[in-house]
Amino acid sequence: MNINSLFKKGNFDLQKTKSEKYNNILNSAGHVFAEYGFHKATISQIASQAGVADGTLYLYFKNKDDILLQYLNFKSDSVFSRMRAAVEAGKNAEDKLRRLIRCHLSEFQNDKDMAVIFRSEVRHFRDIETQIKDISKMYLELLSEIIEQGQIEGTMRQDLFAALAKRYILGGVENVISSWVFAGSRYDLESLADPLVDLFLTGIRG
Amino acid sequence: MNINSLFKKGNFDLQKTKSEKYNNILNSAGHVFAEYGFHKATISQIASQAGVADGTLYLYFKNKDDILLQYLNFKSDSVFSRMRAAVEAGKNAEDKLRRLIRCHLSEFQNDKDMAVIFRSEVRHFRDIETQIKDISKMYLELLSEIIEQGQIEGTMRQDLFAALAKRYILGGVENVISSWVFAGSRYDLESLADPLVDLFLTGIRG
DNA sequence: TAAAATCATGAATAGAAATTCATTATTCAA
DNA sequence: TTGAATAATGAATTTCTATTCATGATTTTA
Repeated sequence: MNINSLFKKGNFDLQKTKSEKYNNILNSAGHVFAEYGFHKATISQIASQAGVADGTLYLYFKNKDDILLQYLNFKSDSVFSRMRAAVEAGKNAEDKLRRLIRCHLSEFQNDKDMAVIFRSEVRHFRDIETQIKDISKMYLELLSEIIEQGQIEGTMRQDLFAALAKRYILGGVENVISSWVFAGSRYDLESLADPLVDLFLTGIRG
Repeated sequence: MNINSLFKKGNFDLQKTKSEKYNNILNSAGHVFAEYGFHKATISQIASQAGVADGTLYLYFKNKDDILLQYLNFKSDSVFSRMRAAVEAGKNAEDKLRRLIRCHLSEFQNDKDMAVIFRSEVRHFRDIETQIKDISKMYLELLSEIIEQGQIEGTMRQDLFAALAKRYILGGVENVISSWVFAGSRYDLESLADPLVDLFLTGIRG
């Protein structure tokens, strides 16, 4: 795995035009990765899931790593743009936080493959972790903005250890998603957004 | 990987007496797993790190999976017994929570290999996730007790969505550890315990 | 001390799966 | 319509590494 994986052979057009087959393979890969994990998933499984021959994957992707990489990039981009839109729609810091968390939970609830894959596989890409648009990183930036605004508005404490507050919000949401996945995604995730934000805001002290 | 991995060949004595070599291999495996990840780590790397021949690993462990499994079991047990002791030393719920978080951060700060491995590899053991003594599960039980006690004492809100509160505390701590690992473990982790608990208790609202 | 039992070795084996590429099918342009 | 260009195929190749096991070293026992 190296950074060159980012650049595929001769399929730039396909990517731009979002070729049917390209997206099909990406989605199929998502299913298979989510079910078996990146390392146990095989090219043959992905190909078969996509209804194409093994060799066909190599017309669209440089190698197996590249498939995961592009999957993560694609999902990061689309989720994050929706998150940013959600935040922008909020009137004040608290409202923005609520919309962000709700969007986050909703996006992952609606794409369980993605939830499973983000929960684990991202970690293995230590080498290129800084190269891909890491959703965590963008997320923390969004949270920074919200917290700063909240402090200006006077609705969030001035003495906040912001770096820590960001981590604990993100961690809380991720852990809630994680346990939803682990529990077989049987309950409604999005409806946990408001209770969760209430906890973030007011803490557990009686 | 299957549940039989739990039972090794003929080395029950070795385990009981904590044979030098057994522990040596386990530690070496920890280093290698932490550096390369379970799947990319090879038996040869572990053997070489431990200063033994490849075949020797199979005298002490059933297979590669078994090495990780025993590593996780060993670490879970030892960390958790210290966590429980920390909690028991607390006088009231809030004190217990502080001690737990401090212990958690301190344990992981003092064993970075473990921190890295728990951060990622545990996820791949979906099949046996319920079999191993998952530190998260035990942790959540500890938190349950603390929250219940806090509610009885009146220092924690009666209307807490406890299942959520537990998740968000664990998530917060894990995410703080995660970013400490990611940042190259350059700062003091344990000293974040009190600020973090303050956040849990009082939230971010101004 | 010497035979037996145990432990360790690492080259050889075996199996799995990623990747390639000669061949075939399809699409496109004139 | 037909030849060229492009896309797809999947069997064969290559690579990689977990695991085995015949051999040798060491320790134990009597």
